Amino acid sequence: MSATMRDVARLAKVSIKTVSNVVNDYPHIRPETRARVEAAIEALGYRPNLSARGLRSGRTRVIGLAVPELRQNYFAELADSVIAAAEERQLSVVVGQHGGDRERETAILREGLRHTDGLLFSPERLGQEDQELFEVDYPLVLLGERIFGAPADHVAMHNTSAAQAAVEHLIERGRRRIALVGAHPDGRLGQVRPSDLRLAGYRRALTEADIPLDPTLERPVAPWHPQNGVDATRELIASGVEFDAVFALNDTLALGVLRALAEAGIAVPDQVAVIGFDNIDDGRFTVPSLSTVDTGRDDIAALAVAMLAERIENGTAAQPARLVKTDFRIVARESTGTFEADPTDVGD
Amino acid sequence: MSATMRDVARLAKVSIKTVSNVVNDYPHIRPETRARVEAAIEALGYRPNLSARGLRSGRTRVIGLAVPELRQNYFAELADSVIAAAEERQLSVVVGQHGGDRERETAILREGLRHTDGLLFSPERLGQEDQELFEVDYPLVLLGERIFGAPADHVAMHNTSAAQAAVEHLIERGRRRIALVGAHPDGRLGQVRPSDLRLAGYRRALTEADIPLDPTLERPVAPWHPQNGVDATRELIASGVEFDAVFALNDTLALGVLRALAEAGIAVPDQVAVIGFDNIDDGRFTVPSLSTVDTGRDDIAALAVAMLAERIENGTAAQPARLVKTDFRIVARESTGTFEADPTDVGD
DNA sequence: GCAGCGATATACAACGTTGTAGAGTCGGCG
DNA sequence: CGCCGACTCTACAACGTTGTATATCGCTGC
Repeated sequence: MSATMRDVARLAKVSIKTVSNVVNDYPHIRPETRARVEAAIEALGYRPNLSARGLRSGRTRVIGLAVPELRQNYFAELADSVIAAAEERQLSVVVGQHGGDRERETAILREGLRHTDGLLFSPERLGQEDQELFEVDYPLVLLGERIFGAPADHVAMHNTSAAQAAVEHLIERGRRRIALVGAHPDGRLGQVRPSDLRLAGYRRALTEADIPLDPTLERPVAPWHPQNGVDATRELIASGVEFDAVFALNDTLALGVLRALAEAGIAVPDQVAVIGFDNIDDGRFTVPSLSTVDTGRDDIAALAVAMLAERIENGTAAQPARLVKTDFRIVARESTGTFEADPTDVGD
Repeated sequence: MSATMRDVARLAKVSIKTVSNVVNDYPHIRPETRARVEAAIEALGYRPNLSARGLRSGRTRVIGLAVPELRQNYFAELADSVIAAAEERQLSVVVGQHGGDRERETAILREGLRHTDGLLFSPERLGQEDQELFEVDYPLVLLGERIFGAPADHVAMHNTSAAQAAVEHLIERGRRRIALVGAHPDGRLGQVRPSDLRLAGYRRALTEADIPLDPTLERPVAPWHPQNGVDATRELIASGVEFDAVFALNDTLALGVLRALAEAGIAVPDQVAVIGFDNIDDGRFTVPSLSTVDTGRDDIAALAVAMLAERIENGTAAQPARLVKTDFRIVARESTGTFEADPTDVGD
């Protein structure tokens, strides 16, 4: 069907290898020969067969990205950044979704994503107790979460201290009865899922401020969908427990929290302040705009792609597993009582 | 490094081809032989090399999806659906972003996405006048937009009638001064970009209701980002022109419209009704929730994957280019004055 | 004048898989 | 009893590319 090097070679009256050399910018080719080959390539519309190249070289130049779901804004934005970072290195990205399903997470880890040289994996249900699943024989970089002992590189965020900073931001604004929306149920001791780490940061902030912990303020939500944020907030309100702030464990949940508070006629931030986590784009446009924690998503993507590319290049065993944590910063917007200084833009 | 069929064959004491037959479920194999091969596969952790298989078969079982940007919710949700639909057919999806950049759109079309058997392409800048670019030699399905004369399958939406229905929805609710946010500038006659088609629907609805067109109500915005929706709405308000409704050409813009109206203290829907287009998930959780048009995104994804798979199977020339348009429906929410009936859920 | 080198080009093999052709065995049927 | 077909398995070639080895030429330096 489409032209091969053989066809090009025939037309240009050179050997197949010479065509290959032209395509790969091998230096020692006479300009005239090169021109003839290039003309033939152009004439035939030749494009290299990447399966053959992949077979020969053992590399496909495709990487995998596995996330829970693209429809969660955070992951869409993460994928956006990953694809952009990969493109700079001439890598393609196959995207897979596991939907936070243990089976599917496990299956993806076991098989890798098909056709790829390595995998960027953002776990949801899998955690510390699944350590051995992460011992795979291909290059793997874990995103967002840390699995202790797993022999894979990690690009993590400062879940705990960033969460702590978010809650401190609320405390600084005089809030004392701070609800948390998004704890994961079925937690076991020593868990390190993002929800557990952020919960730990929440508790640490309160403890250090001498505010007593109140279990009725910690609302479990899974999965982190806005509707579940709505439901949890409605329950919180209905429970009659007093609160003057909500820390939503991610922005997606926070959208639901804002919605439920509005429905109940509770003013934000006057009666209840709200802060989220992740800094998704949409948070700039809610009413009120959403304070949040920026966890360095673009940096995570760029670093992760760089680490993966390096592992692919140098082999999995070249050096021990590395851990990078990106910087975070509080993004103060209207939902915690901070108003924008710049009237020409809603944003951070 | 990793085991090949040769290794498996050696261990199981059979020929390479027999291993291949086992892997591919060839029926005539003695149960005992099959068991021995499967044991060897298990023992060696053998997994087929897809580059080799792709080279041999001429198929990679990977398809490409090219969208403007994943961070636009609509495209993230579309990609989500496409990946899910592809997975049912055991296809992987490479995602590329062109950012609405003409050069990059053109480059993707010319090259296809690397390693793929076919491409799902969602154009933004390219349109009718670029018809010849869509004459490619690989299976191609265009999403959302129709390029007349291009020899490619299309899965389009009823842009014009859906937009007309959205505006009629506003008219039915007594609105007469309906602003439009999101027209694309530099329009030429006969353009069929989504923005042009939706604009046409808007005008048709007004004309049929004997409402005069007013150019000052048609606000250009490009690209369709929420911030640009904010800006356009601020300008609309500042211009002093009277309006009692806004039709945003997509939901992403509508988020910005809602935000700008809230900033200006304009009540939605009491003073100004707002309707969007696309039915992204987030629209259920805005305050007020966003009325919109559901354009059958899941159907688009499923149909497009099916059509592409069929083209890959049967060849590009098997039948002439097909055009499918998905059904649409108005989703009435609070922003046009419709309140939810079901108190347990925010949504449609 | 020739060894040696760089420039240029080629032939061949190999990457791991699967389609084709065919060999061998066995049971059943005429 | 002999043949046919179904079953089971194998050898070989080919998919398109690139690494390695090699051939040829012209030039440089001694």
